[in-house]
Amino acid sequence: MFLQLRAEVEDALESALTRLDLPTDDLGIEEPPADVDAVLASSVAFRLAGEVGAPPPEVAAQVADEIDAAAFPYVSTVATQGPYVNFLPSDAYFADTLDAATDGDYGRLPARHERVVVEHTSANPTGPVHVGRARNPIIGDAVARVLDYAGYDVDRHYYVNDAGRQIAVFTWAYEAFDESDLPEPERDAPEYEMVRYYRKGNQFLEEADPERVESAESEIQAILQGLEDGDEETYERVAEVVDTVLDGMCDTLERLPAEFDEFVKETRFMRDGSTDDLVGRLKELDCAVYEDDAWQLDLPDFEKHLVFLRSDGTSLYTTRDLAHHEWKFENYDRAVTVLGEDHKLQADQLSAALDLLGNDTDQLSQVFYSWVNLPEGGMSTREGTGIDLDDLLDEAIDRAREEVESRLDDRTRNDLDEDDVERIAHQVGIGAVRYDIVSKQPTKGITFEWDRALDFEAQSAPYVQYVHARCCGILSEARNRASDSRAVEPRDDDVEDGVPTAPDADVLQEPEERDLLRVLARFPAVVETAADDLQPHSVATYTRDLAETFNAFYRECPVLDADPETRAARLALVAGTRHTVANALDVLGVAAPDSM
RNA sequence: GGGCACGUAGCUCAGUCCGGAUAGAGCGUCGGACUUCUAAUCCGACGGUCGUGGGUUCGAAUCCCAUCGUGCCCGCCA
Repeated sequence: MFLQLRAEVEDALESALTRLDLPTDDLGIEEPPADVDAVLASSVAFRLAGEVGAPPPEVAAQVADEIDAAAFPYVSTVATQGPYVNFLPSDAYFADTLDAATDGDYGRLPARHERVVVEHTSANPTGPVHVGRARNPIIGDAVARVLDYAGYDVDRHYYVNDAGRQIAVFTWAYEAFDESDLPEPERDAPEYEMVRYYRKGNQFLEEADPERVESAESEIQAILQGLEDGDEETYERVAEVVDTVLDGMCDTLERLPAEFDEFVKETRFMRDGSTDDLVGRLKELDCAVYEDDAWQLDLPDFEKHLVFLRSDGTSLYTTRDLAHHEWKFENYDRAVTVLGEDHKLQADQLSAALDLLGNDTDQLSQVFYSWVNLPEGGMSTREGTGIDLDDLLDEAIDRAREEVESRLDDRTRNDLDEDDVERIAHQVGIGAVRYDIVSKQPTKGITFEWDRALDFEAQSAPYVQYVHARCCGILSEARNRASDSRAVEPRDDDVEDGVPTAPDADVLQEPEERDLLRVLARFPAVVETAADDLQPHSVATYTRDLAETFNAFYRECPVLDADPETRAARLALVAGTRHTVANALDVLGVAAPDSM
C-alpha cells in the first residue's frame, strides 16, 4: 500500500507544481517523524521559496491548495504543517493494508522475470567453517532471499577454488601423510578430519629440512601443472580432497541455513577452454603488455599491473575468475557477489577488465563485508586459530535450551513437550546468531565475543520471534474458542481458521491499531528498497520496528475479549502481523517459532 | 607512501548513498507493571560537542575539503 501511496503522492505533487508553473525535478518526498500523523510529506516549499518569492509556509499552503485529495484513493487529506506539505492516509489505505497483510505471501513483489546469480561464501575448501567466514553465508543468503522476495529469479552459487596452490598443497599432504601421525580430529566430520592433513602439510613446508621441502614443492608443482594441462588423473586426485572437505563444510552451512543451487568449480573454466580463449582476447587489448616474461594488463586508474598469464604460461585465479564472470553474464541478467573487504581491489580490477573485454559491468554488483576477528586477531584455518561455526551454533542452541527450560519452570507450562523445547532451542539459538550478524551494516568491523554473540536480550532475534509466537498464540486460542462454540452454533462462513476473511478495518481506530497498520503497510516497500540497495540489514531494522509497534498494540488492545466486530478486525490485524513478521524473518533467514 | 572502509550515549548499533520537523533503539544503571490473548514483554528516568576543524546551504550526523584514530588492501597467492 505504501508503494501505491508514494506513487500517488508523487503524482499529486508533480501535477500541482506543474499547474503552478514550478519545477518538478525534486519533489522533496520524505517520511515524516513518528509524531506526525502523515505517512508521507514534502519539503519542496523550502526549495521553491526563493523562486516564488514567498516564505516556505506560504508556498506549502499554495501547493497543498492545488492538490485535490479526493482524486487519490489512498490520500485523505493534504495539510500543511509550517513549511511541510503532509499527506494523510485514507480509510482505504488502512483497509487495503489489512486485506493485503492477511495474505501469506505478503511482502513478495511481482515477478520481474530477471535472472540473478548470487555468489557467496566461496571459501577455499580447506577445513571447517569458522566464525571469521560466517558473515559471508549469512549476508549472502539474506541478499539472495531479499532478491527472491523482490521478484527476481535467484540462483545461489558457491564458487569453488579447486585450482589454487593451497589446494595443491592439501592434495599433496593428504597423499603424503599417514593418519597415525595426526592428532585426533576435533569433530567426527569429514572437514575436521581432513584439515589435519592440510595443517600438517603447511607445518611441514615451514619447518622441514630444505631438501625434503624441495621435493614436496616439486610434487605440489606437478599437481598445479597437471590441472593446467587438463590431466584427468590430477583432477580426480584434487577432487577427492575438495569434494570431501566441501561436503563437510556444507553440512555446517546448512545449519544456518545457507544452501546453494550450484557449486561452480574453478577448474571448470580451465577444462572447457574458456580461460585459454579469454587469455587470447586479453592479449588483444590495447592495455595488454608483455613485461618480465608475463602477460599483464595496464589498467587505467590502477597503480599496479594485473598479471593474467604467468611467465611459465599458467593462468591465475583472476584469469579464471574473468572467464567465470563472463559465463555468469551469459546465463544471468545480473550477478551479485558477496566478498570480504580484502577482495576490494581485486574486485575492482576484475570489473575494469570485464569492462575492457566488452561486458556490461552494470550487471555486476559486489557487496563487501569486513571480517569477524577475535580480540587477539584474525582467524585462520591453516593455523587452526579461530572459533568453529559449529561450536558457536552448538553453544547458541545450548544456551537457548537453558532459557526455554528455565521459562518452563517459571511458568509451570505444560504445553511444550521435549520436541518443542528442542525445536525452539534451535530456532532461537541459530536465529540469534544469524540475526546478530545480518542486522548490522556489513562494512562495520565485528570483534567476536561469546557473550555478545549469544545475547538473547538486546535487539535480537528472540525479541522479534516472540512477537510471532504471541500472534500464533492468540490465533490458536481463537481457533480453540471457535471450535468450542461450533458445537452450539453453526460455523460462520466468513471465518477461516478462526480469522475473519472480510474484516472491517474501519473499526480499528485506536492509535495503536493505526500505528500497526502503518508499519504493516511499509513492508513491501522495505523489501523493495533492501533489494535495490542489496542491504538486508534494513529488513532487520524493520522487524524491530514492527515488533515494537505490535507490542504496544498487544498492551493496549485486547483481541479475544473485545466485542465481536472489534475482535474480528483485531484478529485479522494479528494474522497480518504474523504473516509480516514471518516473512520479514524469512527474508533474513531466521526461523519464526509458533511458540516460545 | 597510495587506495578503500569505518568513527553517532559508558557499551552494541539504526539513521548517512538520495541534506529537512526536538539525533532513535537496545544493553547497563535507577524506579515501576504478571488473578489478563505467553513478562524472551511493557512503562518511566538518567545518558549524545554525531572523532576534530573548516566550507557549501534557508537548513548538515548526512554533501565537499582538511585532519586525527582504527581496520583492510597495494603478490607471476587465493
